[in-house]
This record gives sequence, C-alpha cells and structure tokens, in this order.
Amino acid sequence: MAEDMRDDAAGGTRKEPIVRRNYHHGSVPSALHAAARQGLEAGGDPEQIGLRDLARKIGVSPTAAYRHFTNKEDLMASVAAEGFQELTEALKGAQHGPDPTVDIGLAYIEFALTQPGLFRLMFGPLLTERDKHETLRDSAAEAFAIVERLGCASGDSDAQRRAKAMVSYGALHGLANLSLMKILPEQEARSLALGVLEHVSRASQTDPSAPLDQPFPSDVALPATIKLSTVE
Amino acid sequence: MAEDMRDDAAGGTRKEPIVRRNYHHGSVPSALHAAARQGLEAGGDPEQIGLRDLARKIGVSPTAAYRHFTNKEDLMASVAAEGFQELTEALKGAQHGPDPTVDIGLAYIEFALTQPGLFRLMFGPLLTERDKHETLRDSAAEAFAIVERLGCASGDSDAQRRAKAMVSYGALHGLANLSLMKILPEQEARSLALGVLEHVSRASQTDPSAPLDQPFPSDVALPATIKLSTVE
DNA sequence: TGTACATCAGTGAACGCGCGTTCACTGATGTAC
DNA sequence: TGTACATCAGTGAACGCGCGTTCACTGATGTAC
Repeated sequence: MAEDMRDDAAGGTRKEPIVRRNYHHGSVPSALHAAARQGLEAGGDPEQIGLRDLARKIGVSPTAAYRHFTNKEDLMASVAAEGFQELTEALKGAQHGPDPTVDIGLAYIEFALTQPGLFRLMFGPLLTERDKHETLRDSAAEAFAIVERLGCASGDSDAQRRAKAMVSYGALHGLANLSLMKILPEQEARSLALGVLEHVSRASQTDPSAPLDQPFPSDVALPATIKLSTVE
Repeated sequence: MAEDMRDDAAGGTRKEPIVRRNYHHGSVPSALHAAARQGLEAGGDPEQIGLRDLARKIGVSPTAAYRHFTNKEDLMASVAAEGFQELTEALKGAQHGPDPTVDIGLAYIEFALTQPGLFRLMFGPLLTERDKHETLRDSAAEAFAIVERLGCASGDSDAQRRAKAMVSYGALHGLANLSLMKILPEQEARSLALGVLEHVSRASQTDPSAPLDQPFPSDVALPATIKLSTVE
C-alpha cells in the first residue's frame, strides 16, 4: 500500500503520519466503541477517556464522531449500553445448571472481574442519570430483570422474592466492587459470592419461607494468606 | 468593611469582585477541604472538582493551595482520608447497643447515604491507588479494621470470622451503592441491610459455627410500592 | 449503460475554555539579640 | 522595647495542554431516469 507515501509531491511538512484506511472508514461507531473499551480496560478513570483521543486512535478526525453520536456523553452511554447487553447475554447464557441463582450470580461476578473498566463505566455517573439515554436505560433494565431472579422461589410473595434478590444482588455487587478496589482478592470475592449464593439458593429450594437450616457460608475456600484490610 | 472598596483610587478595571478576607487567610487547608466537600455533595463527579475552582470559591489564588498540598491529587486524597477518619468515628460511636454488628453496619449505610459524594470519593480511584497516599492508606485501614468486626464471634476461626465480616461488608457496601445509583430506594437499602445484619448477628450469637436456624430476612419492611429495576 | 444529483461520511481549521502547575515576587509574622 | 532578618503564606502572570464542539467544506456513494 502506498498510503504512507501519498502526496510526496505536495512537499508540505506533514505533522503526523496519517494512516487513514479509506475515506469511508465504514465502521466509525464500532471502532470508537472498541477503542473506548480498550481504554477502559487499560485501567484508570472512565471519565478520563476523551473523544478526541478515541478519534485519533482509530485514525479519524474528531468531527467524524459527530456523524454517529450527538456528543461524547452519548457515545459513552452507548458503550455502557453495549456493556449491559453483553451482561444480559452472559447472565442468560450462564443458566445451564440446576441452580440458576448460583449460575447467574457467578456470571455477574465474573463479568465484573474480567471487564472491570467496562463494569465501572456501566455503574458510573451515566447510570445514575440513565433516563437521559433511552437505550442505556432499556438495556440496563433488561439486565436487572435477570438479576431479580436471584433466589427466586415460586412460593414466595413478591416482597419476599424482591428482598432475596436484592440482598443477593447487593452482596454480589458489593463483593465485586470490593475486589475491584483491591480490598478483597479476586478469589476470595468469588468464594464468598458462591457461599452467599448457595446459602440463598438452599433457602429457596426447600420450603421458601421456612427458616434456614443450612450453615452460614463461613467455611468457603480462602486464599492461603488472609490479608486484613488491604490486598497488595 | 471597606474591602470591596479598596483601591478605588487605582482606577484599574477590576475583573472580579475579589473579597479577600485577610492576607494571611490562616486556614487555607481546611477551607479547601470544606469547599471540596461542598462540591462533592452538590452531586456530580468527584473527578470533576477542580483545584482552581476550589481556590476561587474560598477567595484565594490557585497557587495558595500549593503551600499546603503537593498537588491536586494530594489535596483530594487528604479529603478522602478525612472522610475515612470520620467514618471510623461514626462506626466507633455507633457501638452503644448490645449488637455491635447491627450498630456498625447501619452506621456504615447511614454514612454512605448521608454523604454520598464523600463516600464516592473515598471509594473511587484514589482508594485503589491508596499506597501512594500514606494518611489515606492508614485512615482507610483503620476504618476497615472496624468493619472486620462485623459478625465477629469468639468461637470462630480466623477464616470464619473473615468470611462473615466480608460477606456482611460486601452486602452493606453493595446495598449502599445500589441505593446511590438509584437502583434501590434508600429505605429499602436500609431495611435489607438491617435484615442481613440481624441474620449474621444471630448466627454469631448462638454457637457461632452451628447451622443457622433463623429465618432469612425476606420479610423486612418494604416501601409501599415496589419498583422493579429502577427507582424514579 | 450513462449521467445528474441528492445524500452521506468524512475533513481540517478554528472557537473558547478551564485546567494543573511553575515562576519570580512581596507582604506579614515571629524570633534573636 | 526596638530592630534586623529569616521564614512563612500569600500574589498574579504566564506556561502549555487537551478538551468538546461548531463551521464551512468536499470526496464518495447510490439512486432515478
């Protein structure tokens, strides 16, 4: 390809080695998404990702982004929405065992641990203002609808189901976050989540509203060295 | 006070109504802290708070901040550290009842709900890199040391205690965050947290390692209308 | 099969902005004698 | 009690930067006839 050699005759001092693929890039939105997600997983702050920088990375002028997104917030919201769609797929796809609560819960934790940057974006300030972004709101709602099934048992009342789901979800979400903040090692977060999920699941599989007669998950597998308060 | 009138004689076009209190402000660090915390609680993004803006708000030149903090990150880290010190005090101060687990846990939730901006700063990116900020690291460790006492029972092994504490903490932290993200109403987060805490506490007060024979907290008080997935 | 033309998807220059930080400085404070 | 002087805590101007966004534009694409 002679792209790098273009307009040698022009003789202008070129500022940057522009490697524009084709005039019609053809996939600016998905390329921006990909670049954003790469930036997210490179660590650091989701808010710090810049539209100009993303455009630069995919070899396109900053203005090009505005053909496809109304502004930066819209772009990031659509990345987050994509994240929720993938989360939904992950949660749905995980339900192959006899115990949906455990399957869903572990899939949630795994999503958070394997895509921490995306996860942080999804649950960042954008989500709090999700009513401004239709597809983000909808895709988030779809994921939450699955989460609502945690610990669900047919004999429970709506309120009971809701409580079990939200307590389970709270624990999952909290453990995931503690791990992302390096307060818990990943393996410990997984173990504890499994313990909670099995605990809740057992409570639902027997007579749902009956007292629990199963041990509290205090004997889950732990890493060899327990570090208090801080993880290196 | 004639401060607003100063140098009328100079006749220069003043750009801003400078209301400098005294040349030696005397409390720049605490004033910056206060301004930062005000900004935090005004909602929005902790990262969006600017050093120049804080200086402006307390009527001091941006440079003045550098007499007291090495840079912006240091300033924000010290705000976060102050937050952890206050969290520690709150957790300590709450332990007046017979059930420290419940007291500590509810105090944690309350701290998060009443100071959401500060809470978000404390558990933001700064915390993940807390080894860079000595006092932040230390004050955070002090708070975590109290959190470690959640569900603690003398008969438990270290691993059991750790597991109970971290599961409780995960649930608390998760419920608090779900509420801050408007996925759970505040009252529901409080109710569910109380349920979890009592559940854990009962498990620890009887023979700690024995199976639970108490009902799972599925009957906690709920708001009249249960909204699935989203809170308006 | 060829041509006119509307539409689409990009360009590059420019805008104003506010930021974090550095610099040389100066007024105020406090201490030693 | 008064004076010299080091130190402290502020100033204001300037730096370079990268950002999000707007503008008028142009090359490429596809469709109607």
